[in-house]
Amino acid sequence: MGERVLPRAERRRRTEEKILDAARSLFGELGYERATIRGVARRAEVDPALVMQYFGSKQELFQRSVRMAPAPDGELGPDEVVEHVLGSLGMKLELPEGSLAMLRSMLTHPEAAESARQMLGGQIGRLAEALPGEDARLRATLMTLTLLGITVGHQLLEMEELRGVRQEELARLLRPSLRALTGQDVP
Amino acid sequence: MGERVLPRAERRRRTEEKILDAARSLFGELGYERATIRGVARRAEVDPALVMQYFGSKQELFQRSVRMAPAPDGELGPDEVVEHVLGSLGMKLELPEGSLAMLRSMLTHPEAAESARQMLGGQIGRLAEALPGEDARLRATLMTLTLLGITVGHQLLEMEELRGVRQEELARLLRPSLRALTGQDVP
DNA sequence: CTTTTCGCTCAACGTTCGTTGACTCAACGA
DNA sequence: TCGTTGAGTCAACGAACGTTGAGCGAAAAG
Repeated sequence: MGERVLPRAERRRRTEEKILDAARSLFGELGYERATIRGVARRAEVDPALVMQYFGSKQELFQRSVRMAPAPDGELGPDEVVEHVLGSLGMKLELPEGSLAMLRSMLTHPEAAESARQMLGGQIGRLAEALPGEDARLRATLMTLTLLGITVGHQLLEMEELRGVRQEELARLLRPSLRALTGQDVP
Repeated sequence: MGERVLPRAERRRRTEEKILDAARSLFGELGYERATIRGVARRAEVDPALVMQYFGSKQELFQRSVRMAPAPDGELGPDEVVEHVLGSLGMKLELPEGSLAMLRSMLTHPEAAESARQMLGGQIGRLAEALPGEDARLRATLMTLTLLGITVGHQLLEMEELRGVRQEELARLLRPSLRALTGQDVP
């Protein structure tokens, strides 16, 4: 029947990706502690020992599941940066599964917390460059954490108040609020 | 020496409180999964079996550790509500240990997530009553999640950008941003 | 065809955890 | 004073976990 025979290299690649997909989704649903190697293996339709053989340890599997390409950055003005941030961190429904796994675990798994700090720090740094004023970095932090809070409430806590709310609606309500954090006062 | 003899009732009360304190701090540091009954018992200088005898299960111990008196609410105007929210959720360094334990676990422990939704829902409801307009509840949600994000970054992720920043400084930067979410437009 | 490689499975080990039941001993009530 | 209560301890259970090593069978190499 439909079972094709694959060369070894290709077969290995597919199995590894199948495990990584299962790991990303399970870590994203349950967090680092509750997600088990056995559970990942079951979801990937594979033996638990194979997961160990491929990734060495649960810790390394998690790291591989979470690693992502860093966002490309370009020079922006203080106004464009608001639009950029509105379209970037989390608001979009297409938040990659790897990020979800990292966010889910960041409060209870020290290594995930470090990854989160790095990712947020990157975002903050890029934002701060585009903002004027003395406390640009502090304001960039507050903007980033604002988006983090909404992402947490929406994607992880699944608050009913945000269920089915369109992205543009959120952007419309949030835009004045974020502009107020840019520091280019118009009082 | 300093070891006084206590009546049974009083002794029980003190031991129970000692265990609860240990549980709150350990749940707050590690989250539900990583914090163990044995660890709580060690911190409370007590036998693990005693913790079970007092609270029945780890789950019930967590619930008791997290339960808090709901914040008192009063009628507020749309302006006062901003000041109220600035002084309430998390910004203050005195965030009670029970809340910390709940927030730490909310992304990975389903029951903690439910408690968090309830607490945030309460805050949102109180806020929404004070806000004008059609989408008052949605804007109240965004205000609440903004504060949640900053609390998470500050108290749980311990982002260095917020280390040692004074509460009034945060309030000053955040005030215009939160006002922009009240909905009383002045464009 | 023979030998080697390697993807994969199976069965098990050791540890840690939540939880339990039997026990000890000092405080209490009659 | 004597029997009862109840706070606290001790040792152990069963389950689940991460992890390991031996082995099977098919693909690759010769």
